[in-house]
Amino acid sequence: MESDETWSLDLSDLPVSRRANEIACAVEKNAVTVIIGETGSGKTTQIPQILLKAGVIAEDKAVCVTQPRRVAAVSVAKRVAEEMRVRVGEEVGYGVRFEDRTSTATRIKYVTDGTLLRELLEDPQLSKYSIVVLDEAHERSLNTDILFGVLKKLVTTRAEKFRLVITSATLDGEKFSRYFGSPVFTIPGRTYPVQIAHSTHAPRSYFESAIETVMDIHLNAGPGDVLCFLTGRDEIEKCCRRIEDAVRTTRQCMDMQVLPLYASLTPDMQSRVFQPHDANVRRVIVATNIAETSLTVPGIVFVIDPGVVKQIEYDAATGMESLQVVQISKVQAQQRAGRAGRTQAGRCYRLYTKDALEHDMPKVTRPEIQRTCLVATILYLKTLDLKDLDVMTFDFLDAPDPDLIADALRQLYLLGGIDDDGNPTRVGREMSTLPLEPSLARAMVEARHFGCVLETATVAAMLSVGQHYDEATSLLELVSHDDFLMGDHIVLLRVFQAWERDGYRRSFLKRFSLSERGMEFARDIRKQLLGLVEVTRTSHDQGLRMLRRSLCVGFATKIAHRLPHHNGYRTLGEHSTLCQVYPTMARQLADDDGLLPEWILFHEFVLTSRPYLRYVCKIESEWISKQREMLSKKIDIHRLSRGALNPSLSSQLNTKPTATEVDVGLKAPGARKTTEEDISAARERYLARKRKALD
DNA sequence: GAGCACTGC
Repeated sequence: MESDETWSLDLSDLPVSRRANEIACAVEKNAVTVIIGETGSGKTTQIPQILLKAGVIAEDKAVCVTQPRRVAAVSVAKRVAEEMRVRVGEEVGYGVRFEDRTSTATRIKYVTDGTLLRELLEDPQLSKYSIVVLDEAHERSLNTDILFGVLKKLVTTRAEKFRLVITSATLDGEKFSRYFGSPVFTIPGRTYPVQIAHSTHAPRSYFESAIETVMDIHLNAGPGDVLCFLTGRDEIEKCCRRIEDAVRTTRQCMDMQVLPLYASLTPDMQSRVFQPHDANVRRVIVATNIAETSLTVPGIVFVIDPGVVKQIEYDAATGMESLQVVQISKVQAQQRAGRAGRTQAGRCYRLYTKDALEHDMPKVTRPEIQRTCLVATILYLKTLDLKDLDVMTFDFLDAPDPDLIADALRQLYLLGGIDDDGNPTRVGREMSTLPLEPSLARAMVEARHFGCVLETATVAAMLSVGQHYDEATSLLELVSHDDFLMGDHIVLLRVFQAWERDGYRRSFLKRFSLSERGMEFARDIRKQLLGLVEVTRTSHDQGLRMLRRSLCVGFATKIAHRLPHHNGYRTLGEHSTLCQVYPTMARQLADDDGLLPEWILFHEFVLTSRPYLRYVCKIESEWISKQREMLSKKIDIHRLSRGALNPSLSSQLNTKPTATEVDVGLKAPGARKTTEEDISAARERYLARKRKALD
């Protein structure tokens, strides 16, 4: 369900409402119910109301509905409150980061899936809720996938009645049904017909083919706006220019307005898509995947789908991330085509053959949990204290590659988040309470000891945000020469501090061409962090040594050493990799001889045209002797995979020193080791599933 | 001297 649904329908006549009784009975009777509701079925807004009216929710409890995105959680809550004629925050409310609009009267609560994960840490029984609805399950976000496993377990263990409802937009309910052992309801949607045309042969270039298709529609088809999917910013900007040129050189055609749409575009530019326009001008929106789920562009009649998308991949061996252009799945193709039928009948031009769709494209997108670094996920599962947890054999809907889990365990151990027996340490528990990625969370924990919480919180907040400044920013006015030499972390700190001194004014951001969205987000995160971590003392940190030493602890697994005679680097660790500092960042770091620091830590390691380190900070070799020693030692992954079997043992072990303080080879008595067989069995199951998925 | 999709606590 989209937040910006434009049509108005008779609510009592929504497809889902017609089966209200059946749905309520099924949820009452079954621990888990899967509901497949296509676009326009009304599932997101109606199911909670149906359950409330039917009395399936215990009187003193609520139903919690998760959404993958904030805006959706907020706007759906507002809409349901309107339908029920109550104010938001009363019977209907929402909870997202930085904002909780609920009260004791709240019976229907919309949250982001991340918020529910947080609530689980505080209250593992979710005692406030009778029912949890995991909405948009087909998107398979990392957070939803974690919730699948955790809530599936809770359904069988909670003493009080607890029901789980999974709603998905794809027709592939069988998979969910098999996993949860639940019945499936399929509810038709309400959209306008979309006529689909496939290419008769594979185009040589999807980019050129997209431009040709836009022009073909413009010259030959009737009125209606066009939505064309492409993979990224550069490609989109280039495409927009090419289309504009083509229109300019074509005589006798109607006017056209070409608009790019992607996430890193300023909000001003993004909003142009939603502004009314002259009906005599054809609008062409060239967009990334943002237009597939997050934003609904109004008035689209024609969709052009080149069949590709840019996707993140993580290589556990080297710790390197890459964004790769890959084929979309059949489900995505269906979703894209659906964008043409939102307000009237439409047409979708697929720039690939019907044969390619049927035989080459995967049925569903590979879930994020199989493509990303899992340190945060594994730490989360460990700190939940699930009974008999072995992360290698945890009941995921689609298990990640064991190498991915092993990598996460190794990193978590090196950071001191888990001990020799795989139990979460006190440090690990502290880390998991912070809304930060693990390396930054670890640095924050360390900052307390070094007395540099304020500075570390600022850097962590800035690094949590993608955009800060651009080429037009005159950093030299904000950052001293000496600070520049220490790297991006310090530059980000100084930029934030300059804004803070200025009283957080918008004019300051404009003057220095700083990203409003990014900086204000960083300010919110920083405030949140300072509310969670006590500021122990404020030191006069000469050369910001304490800050950088805290970072060394958090980024123990992300250190690089410069090669002797030039500015190339080599990452530390078992699979040491040659790489370079991202050019814009290196420019600031080089000393008078043009040489970069001998030792640096890095925030990101990404493969683009080459392996690049992004956001780097100069460090001293004597600060990382322990980290280097740890990195070179052999770690027993089998032992880390399985934690203590009972909570009392677990809490006893939590007082043990962290990994950075103990010898790696040391064996603690008592814990059962996960054997080599367990791991190979897990691997076998994973490979079998993968084979099956490919069939 | 390069060029990063999208979310979120």
